[in-house]
Amino acid sequence: MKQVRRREVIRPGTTVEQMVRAIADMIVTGAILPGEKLDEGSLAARFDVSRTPVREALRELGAMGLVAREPNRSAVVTNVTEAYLHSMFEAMAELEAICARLAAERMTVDERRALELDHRASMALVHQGADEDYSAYNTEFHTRLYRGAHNEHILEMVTQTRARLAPFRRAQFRLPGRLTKSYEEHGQIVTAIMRADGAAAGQAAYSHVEIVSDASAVFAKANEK
Amino acid sequence: MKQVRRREVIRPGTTVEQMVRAIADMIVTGAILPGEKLDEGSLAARFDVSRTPVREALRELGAMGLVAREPNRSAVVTNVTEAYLHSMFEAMAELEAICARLAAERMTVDERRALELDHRASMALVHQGADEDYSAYNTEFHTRLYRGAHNEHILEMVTQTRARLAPFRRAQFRLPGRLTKSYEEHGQIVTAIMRADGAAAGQAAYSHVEIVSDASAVFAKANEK
DNA sequence: GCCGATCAATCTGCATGCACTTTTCCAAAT
DNA sequence: ATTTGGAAAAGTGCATGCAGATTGATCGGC
Repeated sequence: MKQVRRREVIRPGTTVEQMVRAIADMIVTGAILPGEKLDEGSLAARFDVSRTPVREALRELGAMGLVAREPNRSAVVTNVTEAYLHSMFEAMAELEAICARLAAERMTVDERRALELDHRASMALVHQGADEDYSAYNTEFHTRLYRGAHNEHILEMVTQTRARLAPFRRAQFRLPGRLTKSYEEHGQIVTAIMRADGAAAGQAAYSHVEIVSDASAVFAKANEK
Repeated sequence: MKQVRRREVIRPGTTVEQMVRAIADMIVTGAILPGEKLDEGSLAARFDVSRTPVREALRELGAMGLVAREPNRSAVVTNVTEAYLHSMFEAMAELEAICARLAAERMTVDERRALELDHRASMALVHQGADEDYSAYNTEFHTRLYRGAHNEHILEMVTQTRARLAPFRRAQFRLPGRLTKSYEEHGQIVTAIMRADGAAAGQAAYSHVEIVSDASAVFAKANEK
């Protein structure tokens, strides 16, 4: 083929970046399941590029921990062991606790206000039982916490860990009563943050994640081969 | 050129892996300084490979945070801002605290014994003022802590953070009195761990890193352009 | 019928080359 | 002397092709 510029739209970023986003998205949303193979040729064909950028994208996804790569084998969507999954949830709880604690100490007035307002607004979603919407709100809530800690490196770590956990807790809000519990737990975190009580915020955040962890264990099992 | 197998030794791993290790090592040990450009062609020539594996290695180093990459620009050894450096040190302190706390709660008897023995042995290095040797021991000491937490994901995060900080605290033990202080701080951590006192171990570890952070600030400045 | 060997098909690892972008450098203008 | 225009040089992004590894299928031996 004659090396034609053929990318349809001029979306931001290089080819590789776009592919990383696209593939990561498929993994995180569950369009590709843990254990599934990602062969370079098919992906290249699918995205209408050569294997070179595909390989670089896969390497990056490997570094992110979303796919596992071994020499001369196809990349495989990461299917972690139960032990490793547990270690990620524990790490997540610890990181959330740190973020909540730091957020309680450091958030600006505006950040606190926004957090509280959003939290109040989310009550409506709980009453409607709007799984999807609450899930989206939930992501935003936690992101606010992470940003509120005002520590860029911790933000990166927690973001990465969260991405790697995503495939394993997709359906968490489907569990009966989970929505209400989540809302209440958020409430405790918010209250502690408004009082600038770092210790309490940390503890509330820790147990919030711990509970999510338990709820997810079910789905982790389901994903195993 | 005729695609000859030309790698000297059959060292473990693929070409890319070897290059990642080699380049990471140069960065971490200071053979290449923050801010320095890494152009693909020169590296390819240096390692006697084509640009393809070099590019993949650089992408991986980018994911590790050791080099910064922007489209159409050469990769550059990461030269973090003071704010980001600070966030990494803070994150490091938090992670160390977590590891120390978990280690105090979870280390096996053997692990505790080994930790204490090594710590005792390190006193000799302090008395001799053996900078280099103590530095090596220090790395081992902290690695023991990280492993002792028995959490694989946290181990990964702390290892990565440590690697990224390495270029900025290379010379820390050259500061007068730092050796002795470090030894004493290690002592507090060890004592707390032997008593299985997680809270105390965490606090001791936190302030240990905090102090290292202050000591390093000097060198961080020196590395700026 | 089941197991192991062999070969074809498939896929990954890397080299090479072209297109496009950034950088450098030199000359003309101010 | 300093700035500015612009072309040459250098460098990155990606496509393509070959060599070697892996996988799967077929066939002969037990």
